[in-house]
Amino acid sequence: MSPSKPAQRGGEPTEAQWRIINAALKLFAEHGVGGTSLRMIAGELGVTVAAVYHQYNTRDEIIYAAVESSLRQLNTIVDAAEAEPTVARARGSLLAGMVDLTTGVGRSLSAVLSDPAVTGSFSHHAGYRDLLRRMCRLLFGETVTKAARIRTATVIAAINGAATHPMLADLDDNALRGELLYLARRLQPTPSELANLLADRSVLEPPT
Amino acid sequence: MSPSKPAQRGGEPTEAQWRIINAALKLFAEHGVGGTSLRMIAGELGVTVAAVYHQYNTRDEIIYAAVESSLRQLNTIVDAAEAEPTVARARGSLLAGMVDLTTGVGRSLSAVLSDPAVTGSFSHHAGYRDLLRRMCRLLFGETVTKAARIRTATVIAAINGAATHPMLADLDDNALRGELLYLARRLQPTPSELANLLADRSVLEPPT
DNA sequence: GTCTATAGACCGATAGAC
DNA sequence: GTCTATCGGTCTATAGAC
Repeated sequence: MSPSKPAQRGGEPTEAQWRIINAALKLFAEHGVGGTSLRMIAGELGVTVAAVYHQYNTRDEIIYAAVESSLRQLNTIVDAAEAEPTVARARGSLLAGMVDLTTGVGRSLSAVLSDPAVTGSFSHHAGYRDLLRRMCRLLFGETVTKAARIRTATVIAAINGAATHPMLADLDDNALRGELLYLARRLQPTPSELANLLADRSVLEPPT
Repeated sequence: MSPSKPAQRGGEPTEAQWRIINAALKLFAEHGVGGTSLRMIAGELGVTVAAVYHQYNTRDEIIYAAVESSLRQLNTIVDAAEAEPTVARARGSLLAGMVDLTTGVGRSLSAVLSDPAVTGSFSHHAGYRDLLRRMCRLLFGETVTKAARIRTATVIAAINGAATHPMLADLDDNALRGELLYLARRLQPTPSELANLLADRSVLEPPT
């Protein structure tokens, strides 16, 4: 059971592994996961492919580590939001954290989590599903209804997708941050909608 | 200058080409553009790689044709919206068309247009830029300001990203359609915001 | 921890028979 | 329009020297 390489699933990456993960995330954002080879990752770091294989046994392990690294960042944001004293502050904290994560250096985070090569295998990943559920609860109340799930996915997609959209490539991060945060808040439910969300009725129906 | 293959840039694809494009779009959505080989496309169609090369000279030509096919569908939606008699109807028509395009059979459309391997090279594509500008004008007024561009990108990202999000994979299209359309409308500006959008001030500032 | 060298499969692409 | 056969290159992955 003891692995021949320093890598462990769920464990924190070593410094050498962290460098590989960062190079991989950058290239994933630029060429997609499927369009990124180990040769490219090694080249980005100025080493050979064999040196990369000394840290991870397979290509899939690198992808997995890169995704887990991104999820860890997201987890930190969710943890902080859940620690807020009020619901309103928790929502604001989560949205602000998500916007910061996608507009800052972690811009590559959005790309890897929405890559078809990743979404398929990670849709059943326990940690990922748990993270989504917690985000859904923070944004739209304790009961995770279908309508709340659609809202959560829409908020995530809006923030992530807008930050990486080529039409906005020329904008500076600060301008983007403010508008995105405002728009994300705008997708939060009004009090009258909330009743329908909790009952999992369409938001188009009148509130009870 | 006359090509040895029936393919022409900007021209309508033949039936054989259309089959290749559809198979490619399906696989792009599943494995990403970079993760899809000609062998996979040929296999999807039950033919050999050489048969595919009889329709397109290079792999890039197939990608280009697939993207152009997606843009043509989007163009049809925008044309129909622009033909509406009032601004309100035009906006509704565009949003409904976009939602239908991403939730129906064209679900794969979203994936290819947001693939890193595509966004890079198509961000300077004249037809694509023109399409985005027209969508921006339809949704947020004649003058294309920075704030309006952010809004447009956010609406596009929200619709496309939500439709393909793994968290919503179990939902039927009809339920998704209604909620997405409602949420997309929700991102449209209020009258007081509109003044700021046109002046390209932050929406957070009070209207003049 | 990094290298060279190598294996075997797959890649994009071409030539030419039917 | 589809096939087989083939090219050179790149892919993931391993073995072993330093």
